Amino acid sequence: MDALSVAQRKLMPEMSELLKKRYQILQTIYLEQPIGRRTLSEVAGATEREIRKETDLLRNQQLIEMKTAGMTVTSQGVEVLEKLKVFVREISGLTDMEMELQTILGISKVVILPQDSDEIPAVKSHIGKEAARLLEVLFGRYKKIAVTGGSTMAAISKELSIGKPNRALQFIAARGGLGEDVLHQANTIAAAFAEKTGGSFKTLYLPDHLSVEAFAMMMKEPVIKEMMDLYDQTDIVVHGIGNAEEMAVRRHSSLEEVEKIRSGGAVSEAFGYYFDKDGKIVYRIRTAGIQLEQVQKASTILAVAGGGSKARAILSYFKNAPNPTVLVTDEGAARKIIELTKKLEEL
Amino acid sequence: MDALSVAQRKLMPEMSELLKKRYQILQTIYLEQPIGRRTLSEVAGATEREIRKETDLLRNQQLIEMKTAGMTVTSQGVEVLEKLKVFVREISGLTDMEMELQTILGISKVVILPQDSDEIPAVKSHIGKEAARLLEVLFGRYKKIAVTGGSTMAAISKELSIGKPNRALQFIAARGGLGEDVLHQANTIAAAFAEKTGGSFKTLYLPDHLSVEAFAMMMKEPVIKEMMDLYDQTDIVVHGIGNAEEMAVRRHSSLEEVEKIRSGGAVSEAFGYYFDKDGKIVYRIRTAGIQLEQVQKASTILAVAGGGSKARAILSYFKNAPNPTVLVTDEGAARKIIELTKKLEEL
DNA sequence: TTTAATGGGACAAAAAACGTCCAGCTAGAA
DNA sequence: TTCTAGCTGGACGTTTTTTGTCCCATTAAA
Repeated sequence: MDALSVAQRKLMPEMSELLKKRYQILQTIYLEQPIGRRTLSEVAGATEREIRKETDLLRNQQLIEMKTAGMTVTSQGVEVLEKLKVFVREISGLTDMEMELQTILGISKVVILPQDSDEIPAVKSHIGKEAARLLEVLFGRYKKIAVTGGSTMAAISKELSIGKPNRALQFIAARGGLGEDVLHQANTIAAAFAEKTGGSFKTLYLPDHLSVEAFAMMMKEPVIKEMMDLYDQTDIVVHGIGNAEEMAVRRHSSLEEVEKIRSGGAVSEAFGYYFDKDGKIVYRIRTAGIQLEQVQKASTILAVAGGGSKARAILSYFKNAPNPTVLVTDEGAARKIIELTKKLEEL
Repeated sequence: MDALSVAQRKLMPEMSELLKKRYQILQTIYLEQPIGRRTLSEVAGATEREIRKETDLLRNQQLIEMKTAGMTVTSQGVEVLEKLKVFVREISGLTDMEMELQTILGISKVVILPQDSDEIPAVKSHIGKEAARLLEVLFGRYKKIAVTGGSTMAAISKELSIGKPNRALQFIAARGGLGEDVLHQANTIAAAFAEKTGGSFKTLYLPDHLSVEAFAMMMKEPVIKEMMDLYDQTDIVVHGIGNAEEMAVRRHSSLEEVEKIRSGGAVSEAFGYYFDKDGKIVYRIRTAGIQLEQVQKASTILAVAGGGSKARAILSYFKNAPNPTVLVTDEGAARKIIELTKKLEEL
């Protein structure tokens, strides 16, 4: 940050918070436009009054327009968003925090987005957008992309821009149906990615909790075998990170499974594997899907997870995560991770 | 101004005013330190409450310190003042206004300081400080400086910094006592300049309103003659600009004089000359002192005058002012001058 | 010792911000 | 076409903040 900005912040300390707030509102309008006052207040995590005050101002400044359909960002508004992007990151201390997280997690790249997606739903979209941008760059070089499920992954698919169709891209569902609701299943996500980019997709339909025998049988099926081969050729893996217990509950795991997860001290979950606080594999769901070794062979791994509640899980997963992994997360998670790490060091 | 600042101002329009206000308060404290809340509120033209609110904040930001003797600016505060100086000028539009005034007045350099000295007494000190800085640079090249009287000139003398004494400097009172109070007479000012810079000074003591005979007689006196010769060698002339009627009143001019001044449509006054709205000389006080031709021969002429009330006078004086003149003024005067000029153009 | 200035505390009055409705309108779905 | 969900803008009592204005104990200088 230049000396001018430092002096400015010194003389007007209230400016930082205000700027961040307005920026976030403007950005959210941009992302969700057209959007109304009430909807915006929910998604931006602010009261209706506050939204109203700020949007009135934004309109006076000709950064947004209000029509009967809702509010939209003007070209001037877009420009302001672009010009202030780096600055907002700096006054939030995000750039510094990214460096810190890279050291803590032992990976080469971390991208942190402002705010906490636990508190402000719109932040999830921002994370999705950022991940989408990163992916789009990679699409130039790599064509085989394995994707997992989850709401975060769904957010990415929403933010993929519909440029010129890229028929070479192949999206592979990293797992079969894992008991999650359809919208957030890997299969659905893979289809969504393919639709947005103009690529193709491969799904894996295999029920959970098969008996050992049935599982062995299925693995011999050509359809399934083909997928297993595809996993070997994967260039990019895009996946979320979940809280172990939450995932177990959401997947309606059997009592036996829950017991193993719990007794093993599982903290995090990613592509069907459960990890304890030291990053050791505690349990893995016995179902078809990408294997850890296959993930590790990929050229690029993109992990996406945000919200303070995910901090422990992220920390756990990255104890033994492959080094080329890139993490996209948010301020809430980042702060919590740093806090947890500091506490641990004190002991 | 860079794109970042433009975007920032777009998103936070209230920032500009706030920044200007705080900057001005901080600057005033710096100039008058140590100073108390009440005194500051008078000199800065703000209510006690407002001053209190802002100074509390400035203290929290460690830009000022509050002791029992009053408030003082910390080193951090000084730094902020320096770093933001140019920026404050820009957001006030002063840089643009300077260019505009240069065109309107037909001179090569104008310096405008924020605010209006009519409303805020402290602005006079700021003008004085700026003029003092400009002069100090010139002192390197030029040694013979003629100075007039007036409160503005007094403000300059107060702000001259006491560097290493410069014995070569010679300050010459441009006029004799003109009926003003002693503190603001040219003689006193010349002495003050000399004291601050370590130079010498020459005074001219000659009563006002002499009869024609007595005047002729005095002009033959060696003491007086010496001064007249000095005026011929003057390098720099520093002078204020006054409102014609005000000056006439302050100098207790005779009825006859006042009548001449009034009937002639005099608007401005400078070193004893009265000018009408077109810059024509309407009247000149018959007393010893520098002559207009001598002023015009000087290498540099520094005119200093501020406050909206001086706008007409400044405009009048500069109709025929020598081109190498530099004007130091304030925002109040500058805005009024521009306003008046625009009105004139419309007719 | 006196005096004039200082920062800090206090508090009622005024102003601004806030939460929360409702009315009227419009675009898109049915 | 009608219907409906979602939009903006207006309104208003309540709460919170800001403002104006004192006084007081303290301190540095005269």
